[in-house]
Amino acid sequence: MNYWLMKSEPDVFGIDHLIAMPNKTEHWDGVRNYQARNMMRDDMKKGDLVFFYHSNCKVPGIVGIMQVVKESYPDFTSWNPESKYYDPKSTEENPRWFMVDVKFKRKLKRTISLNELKEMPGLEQMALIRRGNRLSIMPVKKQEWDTILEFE
DNA sequence: GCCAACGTTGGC
DNA sequence: GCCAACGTTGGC
Repeated sequence: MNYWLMKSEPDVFGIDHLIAMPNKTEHWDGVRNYQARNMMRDDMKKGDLVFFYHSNCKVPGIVGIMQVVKESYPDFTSWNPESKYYDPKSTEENPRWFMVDVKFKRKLKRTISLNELKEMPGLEQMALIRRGNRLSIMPVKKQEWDTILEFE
């Protein structure tokens, strides 16, 4: 099993939005970065656990845990001209973008902020805390996952 | 709201 | 195929 971290802006789609979805499950649409897409499409497997990270907000950090419940399939928002994620180069016959379904598992007892993550020993290699990194989906090593949860 | 860092686009 | 210009991300 693999571990991941996925970013979302709480104002757009935060963890409470996920909880409010039917079956607390939603498709993770709108990923428009090739590196992130490739990981989601090729490496994300059913059952994998994912940190839900709130970005672009007052206190950026990890707020909860979710689980991959459906492996990658075409992101249909890319075909919809009405969608803000519309990409005319992506078609049903030849989809360019993919998504997975994730299900809410639990909230952390408290937010583990980016500031704290930067201070934790053993996370130095995480892309998240490296300056200027903009990946919205990134792998987390088991050891990093465990380290972070010890601080919950 | 600012702006550094980064990815993408498109002219050449 | 290079690279300048541009758009986006996301911390602060």
